[in-house]
Amino acid sequence: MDKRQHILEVATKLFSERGFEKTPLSAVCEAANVSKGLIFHHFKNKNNLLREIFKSTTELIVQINESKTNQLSGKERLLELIDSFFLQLEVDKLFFQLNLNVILQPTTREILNDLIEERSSFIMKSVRRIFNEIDLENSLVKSYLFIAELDGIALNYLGIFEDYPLHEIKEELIKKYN
Amino acid sequence: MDKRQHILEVATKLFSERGFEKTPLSAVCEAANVSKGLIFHHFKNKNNLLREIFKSTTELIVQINESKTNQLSGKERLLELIDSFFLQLEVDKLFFQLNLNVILQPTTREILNDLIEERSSFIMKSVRRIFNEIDLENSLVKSYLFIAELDGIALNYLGIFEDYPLHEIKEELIKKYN
Amino acid sequence: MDKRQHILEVATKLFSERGFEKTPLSAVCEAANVSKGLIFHHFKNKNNLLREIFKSTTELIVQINESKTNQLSGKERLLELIDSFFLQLEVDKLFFQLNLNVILQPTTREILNDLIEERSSFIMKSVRRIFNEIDLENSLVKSYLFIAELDGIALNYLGIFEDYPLHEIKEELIKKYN
Amino acid sequence: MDKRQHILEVATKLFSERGFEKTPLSAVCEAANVSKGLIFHHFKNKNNLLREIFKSTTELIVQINESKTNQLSGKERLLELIDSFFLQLEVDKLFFQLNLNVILQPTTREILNDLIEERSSFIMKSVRRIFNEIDLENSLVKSYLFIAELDGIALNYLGIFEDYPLHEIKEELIKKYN
DNA sequence: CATGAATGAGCCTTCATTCAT
DNA sequence: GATGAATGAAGGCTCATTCAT
Repeated sequence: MDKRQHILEVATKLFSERGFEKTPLSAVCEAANVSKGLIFHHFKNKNNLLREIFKSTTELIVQINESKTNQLSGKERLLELIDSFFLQLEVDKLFFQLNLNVILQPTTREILNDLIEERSSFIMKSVRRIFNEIDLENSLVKSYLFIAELDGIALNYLGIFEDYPLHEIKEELIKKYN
Repeated sequence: MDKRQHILEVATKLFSERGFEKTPLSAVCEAANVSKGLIFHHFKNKNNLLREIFKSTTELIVQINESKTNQLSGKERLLELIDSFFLQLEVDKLFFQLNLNVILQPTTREILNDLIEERSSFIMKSVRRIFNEIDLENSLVKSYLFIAELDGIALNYLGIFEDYPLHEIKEELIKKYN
Repeated sequence: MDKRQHILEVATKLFSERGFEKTPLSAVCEAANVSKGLIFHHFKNKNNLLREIFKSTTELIVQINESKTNQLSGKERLLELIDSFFLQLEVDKLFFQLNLNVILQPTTREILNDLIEERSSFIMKSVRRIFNEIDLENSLVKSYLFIAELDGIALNYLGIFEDYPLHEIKEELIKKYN
Repeated sequence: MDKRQHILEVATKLFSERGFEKTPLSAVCEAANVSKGLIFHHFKNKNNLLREIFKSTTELIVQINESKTNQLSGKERLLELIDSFFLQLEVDKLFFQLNLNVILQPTTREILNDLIEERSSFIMKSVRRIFNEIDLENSLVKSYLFIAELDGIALNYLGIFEDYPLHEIKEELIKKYN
């Protein structure tokens, strides 16, 4: 088994649950059953481990977007995007937790600055391409607003409201964009 | 001058800028020009200082909402709300920074659990009252979606996109809800 | 009500329960419902408060010993002493707890040095007087041994053995010295 | 050289001299010439360091008792026990100092609760075995009383009387139990 | 690749004490 | 007599990081 990969996975889980700053490397060691030295051997330092994690989640996002068959129309792809977003949000809450977390935290934000920019410009481009097809007028602002809606939903679902009516909201969103 | 209040203000500023976890009390002391002991004298511990800060920002939110003249129609009040939201977002970025931050961070989230719940239920009630007046059908979900939009905009503006076209987005939003 | 006296009593209780070093003055203040300033006003500092407590318990010991009617014979007075020792031990465990505690703790020992010496020489004199009457040969060593027995019993009863058979031990002691 | 062991020894010495609560870990570090971190690496925290010390002194006690050749009669073993007790008391005053200290101090007592119980039940068993051989009647109470005498002597010698006539008392004790 | 002993900087917190009122 | 704001020194503990093996 690839220990490097194993560390990566365990660290992702722990960082998501407890937050990056509040997860000591010692906790990662214990959970992954490896020595402290090995983490530094593979990742150089804690910040870099976080960067590696962030990179691999970006890759995931890219893959999902690229795999989409481009046979579909713009509206169809938009609906598919909404669908996979809500699916992912339910299946892997912690994934979003971590990502929102590190972006808002000034310290981690700094560590990941370039990677965040890279990822968000990719996402923007993807969404924009869809909106360009659907509705030429004002596609930029509408793309921004669409992304804001999704992010806001994730934020509210994860951090603010209990008993968030996720499904009703999804339905409403689909109605709106159809 | 009231030193307790002074500490509160200085701490709010620093926590917003650097994040709660990454702001040592020693930094607050230095900035506020008080001894460490005094903070504990007034606030018992660091967590409690955060709670006190969160409480006072909630109070601010409540005051803003209550002060609104209720002479206006639902739609007028909604537009006013949007307006004051964008105004606040520009004027006091750090205010939002801190609030999103502590909510997403698992550790601080726990510290503030009850206060967050209290505040968000207040906000929900306020928004809901407006939407009930405008459009009876599905007002709950629409309220959720509206809050998500605003939170998402703040999130994207603060943490994700550089050169965020805040004004265009505001215009688009106003168009949409008018 | 005499607040000075009240502080003295509350402090005695708390020091006994938690130990002198581990009882912050703030705890005394809270329990006695007085301000910090008042304690320093009356006792100058924490060490001195301890000295005042120790003095007053010495006075108690002296009083008990002096009050004994001197009409009795040596052996009778010895038995009476044993009796009142065991009585006191059961009634006021904390009294012994505190006294043994401060004597063994190097720091507190230093604070009370002169007072401890004073008290123990008084006790020695009292016991010696009794043993002199009973048995002239080797009364000094026997006095020491007798005191050691009592102190050892207190020590074992308080700090070491659970279910200490205090009454059987008392009987055995009486048998021995009769 | 084993640094863990070295820390243990240095800490034992310092805790004995100054008391556990009044010996900062920084003092141990300085005396042992190690970093603070190392203590926590090996012992997890200060309380646990104390436990480790207490455990190792218990082991010492056990070893001394077990090594005694069981060829001897009860009375011979009792005299030998007295002898080694007084020897130890003179040679290693601090050993007793620390042990009595931690038992009487409520805070440390709590930390060591289970270990104290374990040790004292071992001692009781050892003494009892001897007294059972010598004198069948009332061996339990007599064992308790014997232990009390020794503990009381240690207490008085260490903490109360200056110029304690240790040798005469030893002689008297031997006379008594012979 | 892998371990874990060792470091040191920094953090939160406690607490006796002072002093103005 | 009485209060409590304010201080500052000190302590226990955490944790990223280094390095010899």
